[in-house]
Amino acid sequence: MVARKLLGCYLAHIEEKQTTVGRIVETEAYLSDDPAAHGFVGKTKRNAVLFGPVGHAYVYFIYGMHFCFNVASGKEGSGEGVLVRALEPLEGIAVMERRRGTRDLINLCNGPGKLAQALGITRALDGVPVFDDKSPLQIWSADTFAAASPIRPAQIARTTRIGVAKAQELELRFHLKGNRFVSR
DNA sequence: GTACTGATTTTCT
DNA sequence: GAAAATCAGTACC
Repeated sequence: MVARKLLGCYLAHIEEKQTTVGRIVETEAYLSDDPAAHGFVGKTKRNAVLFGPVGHAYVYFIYGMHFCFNVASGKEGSGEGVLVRALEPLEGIAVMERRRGTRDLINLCNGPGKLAQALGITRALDGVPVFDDKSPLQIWSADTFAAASPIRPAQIARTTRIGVAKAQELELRFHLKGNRFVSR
């Protein structure tokens, strides 16, 4: 499951002068047969990226003020994605503090809208390949850093999703157990 | 500490 | 025209 694999990976937004990096500590999966998934209703202009190849960023605007960041996780044409809900800030923290308007480390990235704001993610980054080292937005595999911060299956907790109107009691949310940086 | 409400705009019906 | 995968602020224990 891609949602689980992404836990512990590193998300980086690379810009000219300010690069921001965080570790992914919380994700949610949205599968093709799930009414809550954006891809469920079929391909539209907004969610076209979800129907593309794996590893492309899907960024969308919600509630008039927030962005959410996803990664296409299914095969081409499947419309599946993984929502990244929370990060642990690692680099460019001063930049994040400025963008978020707070100095509280825990409040920088502990929510979908917050992490997008902290990393400066907007629709301009919609559709970029995150596994391409020339991309402005990248995800680095946790395996590369495994020695430094091992993540064992036991550390991964599974719960129901959060804030989804078309609620289904499916346990498709994953986060690192006991990590202070998850949204709750 | 928890609970409720308003903000604000893109997207689809 | 209504809904939406949210957040921050206010009110009240």
